[in-house]
Amino acid sequence: MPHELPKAYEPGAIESRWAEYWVREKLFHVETPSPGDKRPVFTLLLPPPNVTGRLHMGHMLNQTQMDIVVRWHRMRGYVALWLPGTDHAGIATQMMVERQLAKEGKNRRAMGREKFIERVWEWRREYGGAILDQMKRLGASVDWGREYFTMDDNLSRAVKEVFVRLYEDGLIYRGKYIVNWCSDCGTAISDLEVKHEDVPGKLYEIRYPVVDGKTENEEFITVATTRPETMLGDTAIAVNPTDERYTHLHGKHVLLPLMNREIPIITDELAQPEFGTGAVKVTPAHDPNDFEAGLRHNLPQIEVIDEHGKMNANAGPYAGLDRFAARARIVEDLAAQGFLVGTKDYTIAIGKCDRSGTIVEPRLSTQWFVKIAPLAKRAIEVVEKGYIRFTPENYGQIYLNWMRNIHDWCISRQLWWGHRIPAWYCRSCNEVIVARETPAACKCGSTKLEQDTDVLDTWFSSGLLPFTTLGWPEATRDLEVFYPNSLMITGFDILFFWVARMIMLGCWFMMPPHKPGKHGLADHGPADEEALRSSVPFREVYIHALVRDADRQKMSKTKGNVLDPIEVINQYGTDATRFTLAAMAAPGTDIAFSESRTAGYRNFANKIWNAARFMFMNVDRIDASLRPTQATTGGGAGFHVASLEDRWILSRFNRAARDVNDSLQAYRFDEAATRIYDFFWAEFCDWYLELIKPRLNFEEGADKTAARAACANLVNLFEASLRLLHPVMPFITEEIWQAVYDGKPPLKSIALAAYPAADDKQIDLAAETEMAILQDLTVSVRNLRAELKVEPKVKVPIEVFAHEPAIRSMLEQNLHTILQDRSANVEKITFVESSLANRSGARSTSRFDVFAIYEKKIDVAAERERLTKELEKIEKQLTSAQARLSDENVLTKAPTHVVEGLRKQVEELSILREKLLAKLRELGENT
RNA sequence: GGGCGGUUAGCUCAGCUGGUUAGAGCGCCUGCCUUACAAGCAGGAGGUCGCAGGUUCGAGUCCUGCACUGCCCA
Repeated sequence: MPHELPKAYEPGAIESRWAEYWVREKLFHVETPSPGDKRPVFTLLLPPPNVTGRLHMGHMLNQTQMDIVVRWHRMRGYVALWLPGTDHAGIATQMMVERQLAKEGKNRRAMGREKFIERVWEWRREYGGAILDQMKRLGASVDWGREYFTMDDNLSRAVKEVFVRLYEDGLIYRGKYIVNWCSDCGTAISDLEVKHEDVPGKLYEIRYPVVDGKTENEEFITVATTRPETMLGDTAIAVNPTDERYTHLHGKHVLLPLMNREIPIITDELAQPEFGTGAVKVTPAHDPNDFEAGLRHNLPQIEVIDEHGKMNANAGPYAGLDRFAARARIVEDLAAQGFLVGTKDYTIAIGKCDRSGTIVEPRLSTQWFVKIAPLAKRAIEVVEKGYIRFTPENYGQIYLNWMRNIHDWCISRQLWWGHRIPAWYCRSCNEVIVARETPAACKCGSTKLEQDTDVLDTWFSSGLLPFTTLGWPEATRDLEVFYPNSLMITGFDILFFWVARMIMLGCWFMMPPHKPGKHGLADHGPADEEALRSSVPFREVYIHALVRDADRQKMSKTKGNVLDPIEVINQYGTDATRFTLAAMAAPGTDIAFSESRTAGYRNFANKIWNAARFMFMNVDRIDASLRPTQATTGGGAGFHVASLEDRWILSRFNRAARDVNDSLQAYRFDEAATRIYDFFWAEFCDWYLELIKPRLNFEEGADKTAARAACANLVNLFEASLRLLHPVMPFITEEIWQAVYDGKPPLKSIALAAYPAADDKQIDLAAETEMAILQDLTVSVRNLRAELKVEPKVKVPIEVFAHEPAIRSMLEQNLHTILQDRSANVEKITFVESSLANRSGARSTSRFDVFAIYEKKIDVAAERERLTKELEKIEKQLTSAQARLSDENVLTKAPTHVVEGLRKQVEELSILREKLLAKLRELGENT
């Protein structure tokens, strides 16, 4: 890098350069540690984005936080493994490729399964890497050498292995049940993939005539339904056994309108007496609760809606109609025939397919299920016992509530793209064979075997990733070293999809007897506590917020308020965008992403950039050999304390380092980011750089030793600050860090340098207190100048009074700090022996009075107003503090430091009050 | 219907196990092209911490109720 940096910070150029460099140099590749390696290990799995996906703000937040954590651990000496990859996204990818085929006038059925799958692989090769390429722009420090894809051979083998073992464990079964059916995707989906939404709808009240065997007696039972089209499949009417209104009808039948089919009146808890008329229609083939009731009463299951959402042959005259068209016709016909009692507006919670948005139809269908209870039991246990810790903590409770109410998981999908279910059916004897390899023949001798045509839910395979990416079912060294993962960072929206399933599956397959290697326990023996503890997929889960737009609206394509992170990056730079996400990531609140914040953090980067230019300018001018040649670790090594401001900044740096480390430990990315921001800008730049400028003088006759020392300190602390900031802003810190070493860095990257750790010995409370007084004095003079409307260029002499000798002597020793301040622009300082508080145009604190000698008359009225306002405030505080101090309860019950604090406060406030009163008196006399 | 959050400056948000005078960024006002930075510097205005009670020596912080608002589950 040339010594002359461009004047303005331009992130585009430097970011792409380093992003490429990091990948090319394989800086983040992790070799499997050998058995003798004693370094601590930190493992993190990237929640795989869909292979069809494009990076959105949620990904970026997620990945920024992971990258911060991983870089921080790496710099602290951990073997930091971050595994990247994508998932095959069954439905989404298949739909994508089908759309592509449609454009060519083709369709998958005509093409055949094999060719179609080949086509999907082609698609994947061409477009599947897009989102990972976008990740590279974020600077994500993943190990690209270990990239995974859920359809890879090794992972697919593991999926098959898991299926077979769960089947053998009796935890996978096949059966005909009500499932959530998406007629658009043409497949069953799991409960989690159904999103409920309250929409205005209608509640239809329909009366069914009671058949009493002989005559029509005009008696009816009225039922209410939001889905009248399902009535065609009704096979009973249910009333509650305790409901006396219907006792006389027990055992009788009704005539199903439109279909003229007699169906029984049954008694069942399904009917709630207090709800509506207390009678309900029962449609076992199209409602989960009715399905259960149907089993209890041996009712027939009549399907009336087909897989495309159309009425089937059982629907009589309505056959062939779309389900919603049929609804309209049926309502019309019921009304015409006098069966419709009424229609009410009603809010219905409809279930929509997460993927297609189509209204989900509960439908009877033969599917594969995971029997979830035994898995959930263990998944609950490990969280209850604290083997997995959630941050924020309340998510642990949410997780447990969900896990305790979980239902069996439908895992088969009527798709082609995915892991095909390893089950074969014998056409001769109907035997079901679940096997790892394609079986040659059935037990019965038949070779007419057909494999199940369905594939597995995508989440079934991604739920295995924490162990399958490390080599399971083999007993690999990776599995031994990197499992359990250290952490999972993800959004709340996939807590159940992913986190929950990873825990269930991890705690099953990384426990004996499934855990590979010597586990030293008898198969099916009692679960060893330590085995359980280390079966978890990760030790900690950090749940981050949702990124919303600046108006707190959820970003959605339909609203058109989606912010593309790449566009934000193009405008402000990756570092500024990352910083925004980190700084706004306070726990418990969603992030209202506002570009004005990003612009602000771009300005911060620009500030760093220009501070660097200032540093290089001085290094080049004073002594190029001041550039370090070796990697430094802390902030203090090599720092030469020559003045109060040196002690002060070193102390502040260490304090900042301590706070940042603490914040990162607690996943408080917001605190970590703002802490560095404040340190670098408000302390390092605004004060320290300004204070050492005079010392950097290298002109003829200047103290060159002092200049050299000051410059060395500048470089030293700047370099340490870069390391402190690096996890949040990796690019600009890399750029400047490399330049600090003049292209000959001791390490390939700042990412491999040591993270600053606070040294308590360098925290200097006295220096901080003294510096605070000097800053106070400087600011007071700036205030006075503004108030007196002194022209910026006019130097002003000041008088200072300090009643405490120690303070006075401290001020005298550090006069340069104020004399050299450009904004204060002081001509000379005279110490006086008596208070200046009663001089108009003087400023006072409890420590000192300062007066500017300047002719211009002050605005008496304005000054009186300001002083009066301040006096009121002070008196209020003083009264309250005095009242508390005179309260016996405070003195006896409050801790001493609080009481002492109050005393000190009263003392200071009293001094201030006296000074204010004196000023006001003086003003009064002048008018 | 069940559960979980949120309500602090004009806007977006911090404020940790209660403890001295409630903070930041953006925006706004005033003055400065001070050789690192106008993407900057200096100064300033702006808050009865949603409402009502309670606990406490002490409440933005804890408890109860209410109002408004968001999310998840059924």
